[in-house]
Amino acid sequence: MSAGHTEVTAPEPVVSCDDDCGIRDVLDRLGDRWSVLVVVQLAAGALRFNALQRSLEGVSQRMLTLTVRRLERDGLVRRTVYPTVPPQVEYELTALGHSLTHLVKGLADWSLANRPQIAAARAEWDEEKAQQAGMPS
Amino acid sequence: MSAGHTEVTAPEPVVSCDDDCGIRDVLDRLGDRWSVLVVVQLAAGALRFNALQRSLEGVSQRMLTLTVRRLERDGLVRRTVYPTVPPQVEYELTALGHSLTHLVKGLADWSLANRPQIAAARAEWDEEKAQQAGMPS
DNA sequence: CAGCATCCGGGAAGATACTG
DNA sequence: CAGTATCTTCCCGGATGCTG
Repeated sequence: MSAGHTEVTAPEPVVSCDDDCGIRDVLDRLGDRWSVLVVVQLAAGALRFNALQRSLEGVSQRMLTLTVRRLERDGLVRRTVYPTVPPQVEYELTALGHSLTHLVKGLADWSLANRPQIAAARAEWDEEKAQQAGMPS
Repeated sequence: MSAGHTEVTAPEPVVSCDDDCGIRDVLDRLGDRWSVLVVVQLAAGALRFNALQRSLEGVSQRMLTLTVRRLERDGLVRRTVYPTVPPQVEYELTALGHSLTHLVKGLADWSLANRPQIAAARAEWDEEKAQQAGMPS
């Protein structure tokens, strides 16, 4: 907990508010590696923990748990435990979660549509930088 | 790429592809703390470096530089240098950057509209967890 | 099968000082 | 004014081992 924090300043409110407001909450969730992918996967239907993990193939158990917990906490995902002999837990999107799917879809469409442009921009940028680095004189 | 992986199971291609594909690129940019805020600020019009920094109020010089460089590399932001006596650099959104603004707007609207629901879900979740922790017997 | 606890490494973000 | 360089700190994400 960093006991040695000399927290003197109570700085300014950071950006106007119509800039972030509640966006940060969403962005933070969108920003981490797995949340979006989980939402996308779940958009197709409910999945059990292992099935979910397998469908992502690359996520660790820990990360999946954390991700899914956060989504549950935010009311985007419902977690249902069936008290069977081998424990069985199902995850599914809530209505809120589904509504977010549309936005993610929009994001996907955009990035898909503009990927070439971004790639081109990057290539150009890298080239310029390479030139400037190669012959500075 | 994990050379020491005892990869027994020729895994699957990681999510279908229409899940991430190019989304990761966008998400990575959207995920970091400042990119979105910079885009939003620039959506209102071109700004010089210091003006931009001031409008964000909380970003360090370093972070702003890095953020803006990445956005420039991706072709979302155009950087114009005026060779005046006191160096003057203007940042403005490109057409590509402007098109992203719409999505960000959608995100903002969504998070604004659903903030109460998220807050409620969190409160409920926290409450349940508190109970379970308080009287486990 | 589902999930938690713990340890660890790497990259991102911040603060500061210096340059053109 | 705009930007780089350097150092430090922090948190995300991964790996492992244990429980119910």
